[in-house]
Amino acid sequence: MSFDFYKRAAIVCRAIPYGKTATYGQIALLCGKPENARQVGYALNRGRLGEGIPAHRVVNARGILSGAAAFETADMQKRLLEKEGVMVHFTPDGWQVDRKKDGWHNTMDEAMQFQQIFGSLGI
DNA sequence: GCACTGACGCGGG
DNA sequence: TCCCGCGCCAGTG
Repeated sequence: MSFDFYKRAAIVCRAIPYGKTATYGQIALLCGKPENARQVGYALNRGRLGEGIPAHRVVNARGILSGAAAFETADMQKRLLEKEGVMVHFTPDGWQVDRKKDGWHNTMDEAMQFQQIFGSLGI
């Protein structure tokens, strides 16, 4: 049984503001399952969240673009972010964004609104 | 049912 | 601060 977790994750991902980045753990947390960060990555990789998901705005806790395969080309994620005005720089570990500056910092209000949305949708 | 895997995260040294 | 090891949990074979 797949879980409302993916439905929730889809909603949260679509709510990531233009020009901002979120982490897997952050999304999992907003979904009410802090321990499920890995499932977020899995879901995005397999296109489990459906169409219209800004997957390029999701990075790991260190701000590294996981670089992976769900994009047409290897530098696709980087290009999409730069197009949104996000600064992406190269490190030995890969392309990285400045989470201090371009990270999506959630307010307590946002977190509660998500809970309310989930509740009203019964998921 | 068992074991392995992975777009991950955190705490300790 | 950087690194390493361990923990997590749904999917998959």
